[in-house]
Amino acid sequence: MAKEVPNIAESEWEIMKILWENSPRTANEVVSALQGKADWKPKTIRTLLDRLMKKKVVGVNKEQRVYTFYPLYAEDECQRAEAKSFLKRIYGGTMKSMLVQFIEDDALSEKDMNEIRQMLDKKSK
Amino acid sequence: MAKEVPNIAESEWEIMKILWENSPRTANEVVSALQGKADWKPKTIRTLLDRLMKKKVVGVNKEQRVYTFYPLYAEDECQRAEAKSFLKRIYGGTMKSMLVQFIEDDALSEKDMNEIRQMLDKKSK
DNA sequence: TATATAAGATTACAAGTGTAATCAATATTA
DNA sequence: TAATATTGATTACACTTGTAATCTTATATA
Repeated sequence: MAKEVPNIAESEWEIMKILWENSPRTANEVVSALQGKADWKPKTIRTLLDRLMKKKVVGVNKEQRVYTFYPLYAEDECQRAEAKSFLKRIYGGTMKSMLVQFIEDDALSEKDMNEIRQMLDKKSK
Repeated sequence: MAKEVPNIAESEWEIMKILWENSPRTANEVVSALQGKADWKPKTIRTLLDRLMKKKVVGVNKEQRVYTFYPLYAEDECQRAEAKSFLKRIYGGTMKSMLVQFIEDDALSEKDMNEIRQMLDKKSK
């Protein structure tokens, strides 16, 4: 099932987020959904959809005259793939060293920390 | 002090890691240090150093005939910048949602979890 | 001193990305 | 039906990145 996730460029991610939120969607619906989130011309958005199709990250339904698009990978699958390569590149491959830095930097609120503790406890118990 | 960190491409990160490990270093020393870590021709490594200089991420000392190179930003500074943009792009900007995923996926060992708990406790207390 | 070598400077070149515009076909409207 | 508008297809173009090779200049060596 989980074929290697192709690379998704930064601007392409914006499109994917919209499709994960809800799909299938027409190009126009994607354009509308991006109002206020990104400042792209409709043609640009169309190009991004085309590239995602070519990469097989997005599927297309051509039954109707106006095509509809949908993701071919789950969001968490893509997130995991990105996270893995990110951690490898930047933090020697381990979540822990990233987290250490965040904790030391006080980048987590007291509330976050409590929630994390609870999740950890639930897991470990 | 902390000017906006310029973008550092993936292969450039390999070079930076070497320089953070120890610097200043000559190009040849960087080449040696990369033995077994990356499979690049010396010319390629030189190009990467040049680009990093142009981006002002790496400084150069030209006193001697053979230049020496050194980082202009601290590693943790660059890590934080990357982490921030990564989390924004992929996880809606919060460390917590990334961590939630990792915990749910059992991507942390029992030992990791314990260490994290201890760090959290030390912080919160 | 002539020559080989090493270092730095310049150039190369394709793929991917950001950001569209133009062209073509089809449907809608006057 | 002719003109217009919409959608999809094709093309554009500069910048970044990966991955070097070539050119130039200054040492080291014969």
